Amino acid sequence: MFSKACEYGIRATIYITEQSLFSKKVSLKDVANAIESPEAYTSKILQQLVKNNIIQSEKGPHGGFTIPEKEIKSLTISQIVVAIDGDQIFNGCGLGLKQCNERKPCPVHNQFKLIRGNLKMMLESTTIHSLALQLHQGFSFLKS
Amino acid sequence: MFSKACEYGIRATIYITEQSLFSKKVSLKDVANAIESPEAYTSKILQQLVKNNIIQSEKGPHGGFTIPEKEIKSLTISQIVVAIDGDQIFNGCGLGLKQCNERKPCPVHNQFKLIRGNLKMMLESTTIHSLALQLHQGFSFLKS
DNA sequence: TTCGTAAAAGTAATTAATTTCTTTTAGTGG
DNA sequence: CCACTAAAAGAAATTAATTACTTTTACGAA
Repeated sequence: MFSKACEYGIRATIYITEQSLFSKKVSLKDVANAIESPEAYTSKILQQLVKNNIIQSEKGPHGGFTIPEKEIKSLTISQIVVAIDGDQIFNGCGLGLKQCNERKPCPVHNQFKLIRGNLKMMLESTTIHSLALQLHQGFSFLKS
Repeated sequence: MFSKACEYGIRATIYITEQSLFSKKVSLKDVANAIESPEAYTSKILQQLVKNNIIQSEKGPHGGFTIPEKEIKSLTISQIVVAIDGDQIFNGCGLGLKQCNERKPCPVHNQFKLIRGNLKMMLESTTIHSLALQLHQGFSFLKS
């Protein structure tokens, strides 16, 4: 469904948000540990999220990652997915046709339109904040 | 969503089914042409489908691919997806956790369960036959 | 101020998986 | 036996994932 980078990105953001709830800054190492991901690769992904203004970073001793106060309640899964994987998942053709639309649809165009609509709605309405709360209460997990 | 191999596999099967409606056998070249796919790669994919008894093949002059008469009405997208991509799309965790279930769910477990349920239902209830009919009537297309 | 250290940012290289291309093999009908 | 067509195997190319290494920035102690 998503690329591995995107999966890591979502998990990382949920973790950072959970810690940001208590104004805790987290280091790259913390993140990689919490979500069981390769550290250097995770670094790349977090950089992308910083560039897209989804998370904040500070260098130097006691540096680390946080979620901007302003966004912490409104950030959705969708924003992360678009930042990392682009909008292919929402707009791309289910059978891989370059061009696929109402006027020249692939055989499953309408069926996929429905499914993708559901997916989009879910990703846009689910906030990272709500997921972080559940995580904090021990109702869900970020690593196996 | 699906691998490229799977996309080609679905498109190829729709095309073969359309031709099978009129008892026409199609060659590898025909298929690759009709769906605009690399010929050799398509060959490998069709081989997989043959091994999974989804399509039939015959070698030699006038050889080619057909859909077994018995299955032509009942074959669904789901069968092709499972044969090529496996059931990861139905059962895998949306955030890539090795282990993700009711007892130890990832943060989006329930949300994805719904979406995947919808997807599964769609893929299992949509027959290739119905798609082939629409294609034949010119309502949809297999290449851009 | 200056220097050392801790942290993220940036760059390049490696590995692994997927997709594509090439060649050979094998079965079938004329 | 010959020509045609799919099967099989392997090599090459592309893309995705991961790792290793260097640079930049910021803080704190001397």
